Amino acid sequence: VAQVREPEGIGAWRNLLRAHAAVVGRIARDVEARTGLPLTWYDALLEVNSALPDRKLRIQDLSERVVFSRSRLSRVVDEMVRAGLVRREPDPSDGRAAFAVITADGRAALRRAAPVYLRDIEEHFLRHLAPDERTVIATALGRVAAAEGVDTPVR
Amino acid sequence: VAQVREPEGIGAWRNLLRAHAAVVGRIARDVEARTGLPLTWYDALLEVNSALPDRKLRIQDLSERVVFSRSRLSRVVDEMVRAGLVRREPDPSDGRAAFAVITADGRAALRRAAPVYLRDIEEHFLRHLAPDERTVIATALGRVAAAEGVDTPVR
DNA sequence: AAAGATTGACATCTCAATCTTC
DNA sequence: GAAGATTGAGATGTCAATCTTT
Repeated sequence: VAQVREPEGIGAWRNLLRAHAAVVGRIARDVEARTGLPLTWYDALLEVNSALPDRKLRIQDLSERVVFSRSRLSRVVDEMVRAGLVRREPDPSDGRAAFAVITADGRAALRRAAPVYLRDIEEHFLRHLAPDERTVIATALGRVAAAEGVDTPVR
Repeated sequence: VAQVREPEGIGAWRNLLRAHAAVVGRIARDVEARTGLPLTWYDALLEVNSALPDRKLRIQDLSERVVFSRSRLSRVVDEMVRAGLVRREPDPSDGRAAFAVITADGRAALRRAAPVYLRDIEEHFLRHLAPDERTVIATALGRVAAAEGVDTPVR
């Protein structure tokens, strides 16, 4: 039908989808199998943990940094609370808002999982990329993510 | 925890996830709203349509080209059969295998949807990329997808 | 009435089990 | 018994409605 119209650009799009499909599921399964942490938990924990100064983040802010929807985040936070990795904490300055705060157990879990995750990223993704390719991918896809962020209207 | 260990490579990984999350859902919703074709259907139809010589593909082969699991594909083919976009056809040379064959309606649906999809890709993705960035992303992520294909063992 | 967060209802997707044919 | 395909059961994800506070 129309595969021939923009071969080069479409290849970039197509291989973004293919690489994502090939790598993400595999890494997620491996990290969870070896550490007990689903990748969604890891992702959220990492953001909460790196929030300064006191390693807590409003759910709202967290949902902008994480790759799934706010309603999903609500449930993921529930699960992590049940597992003892974070606490919920009310925002004294705004009764509507809530913080997620990482616990000592949460930090320990993150410390255990980080090397596994980093090794998987290296082994299943970075290994195939030359240094300059890593740079291009980081900056170019970062630009895309910034421009097409969750709240950009469809126009 | 360990965010500082490999800043450049991790940025490539992180922004792959972020760009994917920011763009794919949006394009999928837009294409479906404007054409009635879910992106999964489009993807599968496109592969079946470009299979030579007679625009049919074994389910097995199709599942290797498409970005979701074989069991999901089984259901997607069901849905498309019900919608009249493909037919199932037994493989005369192997009683276990089945082909998906595109119908005239299927080709028409693809023709209608293609310009919408291509425009969305251009507008929400390619627009942010310089020509040389497109090339690097296409070749580098293509290499990743090929190397980490669905059947590569976890080792 | 708008913003932050959660919940109910549903869609999408995968794993493991199953059925059939090789 | 292994390969191709489908199915059952359940995990994961989203949208729209709701509740509370602003």
